Amino acid sequence: MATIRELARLCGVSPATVSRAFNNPEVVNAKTREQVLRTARQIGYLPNESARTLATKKSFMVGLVWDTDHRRPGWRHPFFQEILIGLKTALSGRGYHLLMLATSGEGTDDAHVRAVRRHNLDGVVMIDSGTWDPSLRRLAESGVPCVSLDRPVQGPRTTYVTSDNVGGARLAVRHLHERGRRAIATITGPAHTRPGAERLQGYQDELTRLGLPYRPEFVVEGDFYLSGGHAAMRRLLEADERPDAVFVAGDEMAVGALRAIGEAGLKVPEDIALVGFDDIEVAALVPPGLTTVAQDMAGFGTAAAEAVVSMIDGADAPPPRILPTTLVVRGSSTTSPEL
Amino acid sequence: MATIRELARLCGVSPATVSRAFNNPEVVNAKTREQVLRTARQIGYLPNESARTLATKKSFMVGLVWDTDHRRPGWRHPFFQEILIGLKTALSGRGYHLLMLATSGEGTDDAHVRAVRRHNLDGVVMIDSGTWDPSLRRLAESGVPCVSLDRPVQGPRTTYVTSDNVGGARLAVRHLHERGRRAIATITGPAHTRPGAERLQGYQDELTRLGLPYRPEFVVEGDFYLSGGHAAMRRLLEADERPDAVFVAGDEMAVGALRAIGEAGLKVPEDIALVGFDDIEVAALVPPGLTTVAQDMAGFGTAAAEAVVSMIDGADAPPPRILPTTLVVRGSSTTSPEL
DNA sequence: CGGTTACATGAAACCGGTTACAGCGAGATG
DNA sequence: CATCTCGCTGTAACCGGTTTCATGTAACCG
Repeated sequence: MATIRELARLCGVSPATVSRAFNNPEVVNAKTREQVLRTARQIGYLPNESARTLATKKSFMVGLVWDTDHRRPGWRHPFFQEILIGLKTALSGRGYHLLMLATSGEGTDDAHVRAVRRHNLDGVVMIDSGTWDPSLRRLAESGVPCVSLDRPVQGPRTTYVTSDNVGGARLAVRHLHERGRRAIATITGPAHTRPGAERLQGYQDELTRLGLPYRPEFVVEGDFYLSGGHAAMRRLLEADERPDAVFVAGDEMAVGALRAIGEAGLKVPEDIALVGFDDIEVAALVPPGLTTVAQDMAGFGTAAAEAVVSMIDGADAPPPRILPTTLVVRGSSTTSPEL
Repeated sequence: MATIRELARLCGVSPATVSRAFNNPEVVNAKTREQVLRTARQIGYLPNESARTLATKKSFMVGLVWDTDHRRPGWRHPFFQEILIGLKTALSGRGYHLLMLATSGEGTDDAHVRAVRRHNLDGVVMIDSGTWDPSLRRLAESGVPCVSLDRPVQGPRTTYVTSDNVGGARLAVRHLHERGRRAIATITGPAHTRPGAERLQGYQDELTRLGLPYRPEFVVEGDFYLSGGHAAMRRLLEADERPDAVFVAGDEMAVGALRAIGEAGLKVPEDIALVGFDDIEVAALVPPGLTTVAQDMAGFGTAAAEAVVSMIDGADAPPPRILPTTLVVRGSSTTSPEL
């Protein structure tokens, strides 16, 4: 394994000059520089990152805290995969690697902080599966640049990225209204979750704007899962007045709702129109195609990468990024189902 | 940031003794050891991994080569997420971190080999999205312990993990036969892909074992996507004799097939029974529930972690692991559809 | 022509660990 | 009592880079 001293010897210069030829090319004589780079290529010299990190305290690695505890559902969401890819791609493009940190549960609580210090991580991204345990707080307070996804935390070196849940919900309701629906119900996520609360908020906001009445009996809480959506839809169908449209705050619940409607002998979208949220793979596959609010999943990764890198470069924590959501229209809200 | 020399000074011993107290506890006097560990805890001493890696040439990091080139479909498969989680969990459990390497496309070809050398990676896992480019070959030949997923490569320090595709296909066909189906067709994956070829092989094998004739007109090639499954199913329906069951080599294609059958005014499973492959999320969600062959996705990660760690520990490359597949029975192959 | 300046380079310390080797005291042995 | 072991610890070199500071040289100026 070629070292910098060896390369220096071959070129008849000192290690310092070789180092400069790579990191500070402009301060070294053009001829020398060329020779160093050429020789380096010839002998296949590669700087040792551990040595470099040791000397500079910069590792060009960003940690990913992703609690994949299997007892805690949520991490399975297709969502995460897209975010992960986006994040990795965006970070690579900026010269950073992504180090997946061991999950909590292992050992004591602040394993994250320890990992960051041990490995000289330059920053951290947290994909949040719902809990905000103290170890994450300590991490955010430890001073490393920190970006959280979907969790509104802020600090001198901490910011977050999230989707415009309120706006997305409003899009959905507006769309149903435009299609002539007036009795618009909603199946929400759990009230204590942030997306759940925000999507309900958007539903209410848009109802108000449209001058439609807010009816408590048209709001049923689900759990983001298929079974919860199924149960919630049944409750809606048992009510005195049947809604002619439902905004479902998650696609999986929407599939459950779809099934409940079918079991009741009703048809989507003729009897009841449906709009979901998330645009997961199933949405396109389940007949008649689920109209849904899509999040910019790749955008999450990019935005997170940008934020963390800018803080690493010394900037203050940038303001939170709220990513726009878009409506994807499919068969469940239109009269002519497509393939 | 506390260093080892500082800690040594506080304890009135030499840095060497402190180092030993951590890495070779049995050679240092019990009293001294206790004191060192206690003081370390008090002042929050953490060894610097870069320095340690520099000295020992062991990083306790495993690289993940995962080609997430967006032009190349396949990486989106839910499959990967489960594998990734399994891998990460299994590696953490063994004290290794997972470093996601920048994808190819960036810079010249052997970015991977370079990354491995620069970062002193102890091993590499390759999640393969279909291509086997020369850079991966060079990586495998470079001497680092290497485990490939779903790609049969072997060498002194290289092995692989894959699913029993043949056996899974046989399970599917046998199941259809047990349900009384005799005219069993298949929609295959692309012939040039390994899973595609193996699943077709299994189909043929089991047909032979059951004494059923092999009919070329009952074999149609798909592309692993919904549209390909849809088109393939239509071709099967146009044939002279209609099959009463189809083994579809991928769940997405199966959903396409399901749709084509519906459009033809036929019913699943009454007219045609269907068995898919992969057990992706949709399989459970799409009515009437897709019977399918499940792969042990978490097992992939665990097996890969075991293999790479054993090689890191000095063992020869273990033999390839072929993970068993299991049949998940749902409505598409039974007469009474479940919820 | 002496003195300043800019440029290019080298010597050496340093980052924070590990480890080969040597040394030392205490108890065991001849 | 001299010597040998054994258990424990310290010294110092080393891993492979970076960076401060000093130095030498050539160009520039009055």
